[in-house]
Amino acid sequence: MSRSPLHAATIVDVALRAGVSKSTAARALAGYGSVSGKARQRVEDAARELDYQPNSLARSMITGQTNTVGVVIPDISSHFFANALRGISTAAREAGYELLLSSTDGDLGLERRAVDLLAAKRVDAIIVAPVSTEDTAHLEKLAEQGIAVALLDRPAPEVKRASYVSVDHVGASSMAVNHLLDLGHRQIGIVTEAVMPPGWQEAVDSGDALSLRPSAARLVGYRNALRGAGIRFRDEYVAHSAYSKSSARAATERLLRQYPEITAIYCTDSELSAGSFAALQDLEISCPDSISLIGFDDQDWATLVRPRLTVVEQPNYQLGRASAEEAIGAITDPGGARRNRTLSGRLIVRDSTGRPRAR
Amino acid sequence: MSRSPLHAATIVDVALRAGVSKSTAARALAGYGSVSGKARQRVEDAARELDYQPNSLARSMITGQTNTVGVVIPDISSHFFANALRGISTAAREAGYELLLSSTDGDLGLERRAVDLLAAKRVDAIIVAPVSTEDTAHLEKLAEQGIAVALLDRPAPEVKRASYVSVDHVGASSMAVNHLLDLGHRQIGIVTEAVMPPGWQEAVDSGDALSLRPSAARLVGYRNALRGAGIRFRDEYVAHSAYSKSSARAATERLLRQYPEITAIYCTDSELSAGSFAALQDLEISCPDSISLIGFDDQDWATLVRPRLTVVEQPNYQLGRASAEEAIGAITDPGGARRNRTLSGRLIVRDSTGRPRAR
DNA sequence: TGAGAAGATGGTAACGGTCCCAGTATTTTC
DNA sequence: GAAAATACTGGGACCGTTACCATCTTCTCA
Repeated sequence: MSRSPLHAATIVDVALRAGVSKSTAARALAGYGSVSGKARQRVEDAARELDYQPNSLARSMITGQTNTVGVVIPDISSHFFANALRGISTAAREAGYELLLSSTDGDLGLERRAVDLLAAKRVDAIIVAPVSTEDTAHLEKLAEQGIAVALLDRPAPEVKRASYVSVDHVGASSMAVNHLLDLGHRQIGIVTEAVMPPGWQEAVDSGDALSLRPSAARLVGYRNALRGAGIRFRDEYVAHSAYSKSSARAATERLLRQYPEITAIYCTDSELSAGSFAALQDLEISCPDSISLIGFDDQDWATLVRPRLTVVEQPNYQLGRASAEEAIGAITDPGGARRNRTLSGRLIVRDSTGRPRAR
Repeated sequence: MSRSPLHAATIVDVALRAGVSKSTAARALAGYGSVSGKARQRVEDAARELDYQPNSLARSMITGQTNTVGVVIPDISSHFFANALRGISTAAREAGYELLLSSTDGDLGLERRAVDLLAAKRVDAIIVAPVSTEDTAHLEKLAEQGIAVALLDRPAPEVKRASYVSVDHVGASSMAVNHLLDLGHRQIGIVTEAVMPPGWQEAVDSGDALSLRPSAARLVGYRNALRGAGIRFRDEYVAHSAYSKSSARAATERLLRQYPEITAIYCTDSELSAGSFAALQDLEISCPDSISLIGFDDQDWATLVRPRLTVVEQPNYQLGRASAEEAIGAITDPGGARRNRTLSGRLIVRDSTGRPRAR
């Protein structure tokens, strides 16, 4: 009979029942040191009979390891993060780590709180898709505390000791625009969430594109592709949108009304693609005959709609996996150099892009 | 200067610096007992200067509370669970709890392992969408250990002390089929993932529909609606599909080929709906003129495709919220009775359902 | 002014493991 | 058969908190 139904058996209970000391019981169960076969047997039996389950908290206090990785992302329900999280989860499980998850709704205050809480719980590493690329003091502190940091999708240049895993947004974006250029398009609009500071073009040319957040990097890719084809970048063709379907829809309608010469549109995100696609349907613009449409990030519905949507796919799951690998790698090798891991996008040509309409 | 960069300040360090005892420092920081204003001030200053962060592990060892809820679900990347998880996350954060997440890929062995690990980490409660409705010994054990259990979406009748949060699958399903019946359909096919034992109809009539897993409950709802309209349930109209788009597509094509008299199809899951929708496109069957299609669980793409898809929506986010509320409620009130919380579905009529074609 | 209550404080025992060290039992070696 | 090497075992310190209790100080009021 157990003393109390809520009192879980401890290693002392096991030792007592097996008639050995705490130390011997611990050795037998954890499998270190040396224990006689007879003692091991009795301890194992006792543990089974008492349904002994070691207390991870106590173990972690001693070892200083929790075998837990913290994950801090803005929105779990988004297609991108949900898939990345599956990658993280799989890689973590394979390496024997568990996941402590925080969703921040893109709120910097909540991100700070989440990071503090994870640090208090003594996670071994943190994977974070930071809300801000500049406001990262709370992340820098983590490294000082000996917690490995891996950045997912969004950079944070000030966090020196963190690895950064992302898609080659600039390259993937150029790929999308080059596809349109190859088809013969010259007036190409872009629907983007990015807000750029004045003079960003010069800054980008002299600086490091790696410190750009994804939306900005994709805009740069668009510009680079145009430049490569000898086409002037026109600010007017950049339709700014909030991160929502309805906003993208409105932005697209505005763009097409104001600049009827445009023959193709590039949407820098799957949420925005959905809005733009809806706009074309609303305006009853035939796609790709009148307007070609290309999106970023593949989605289930891309093959269900008509025309099927041409996209540049990004490896969401792999991105998650890679970030977990970096984070866990950094635990075992704390002195390791900061690494940037950049995965590639892939062009998937479907039916929403075609040759530009005749003038 | 700190002794070691990796050695985080403890409460003893703070006490030393503030010139008080460990106990006083603890009282000042945790805000219990009584502490003089002067002492409190000095402790707070010292804590700030040392950037003191309490160690949650040590605290949890004493208090027996981790302020953590474990979440065990089959697939984070699925639309349903991703949205439910957001609800869980929000509700947990509001109540001051954190989330320890495990994805099981629908593997019972992984579920068992995950549950054991969470128990070892001494989570206060677990929210689980179990892989199996019968193989639940590992969940029953949790209750004995004093860990609150809330079941999400999938029942586990043997786990007596757990709350169960789900959609009224039977009712929502009937709603979908009644909509088709109201339009005049009489030959209604169903694409489902459920595999039913022989004689299930009689078993259901005499037994408890709450112990059915969602897919089965939806099939029952389909049968109930037909019965309510005085229409015979026909086994041949039940197209079994694996949980994948391609399988649903094949099942749909088979169904329509074999039983050309069918005028409407009900898909019991969004993944299956996508497959059926693709099948109609492939076969160039005009929808809703030749075949009406209704799906279960709303999705982004439902308004993007043509025709727009009619569905019964289930409140994924709310389901997650409710499960977290139940789990956390059960922590503070361990003696509380088992509760079943059932939310309702909602019919959203769009363009994929219409009157049956003339004979 | 002195007794008693209330306030403030420090010492110490938990919590449940791991890990080191010293001591004892057993085996190996010549 | 004794010395040395090795296997095994138990005691106790430790991780960083909280919780309890005893003590000391200060305040209140007859």
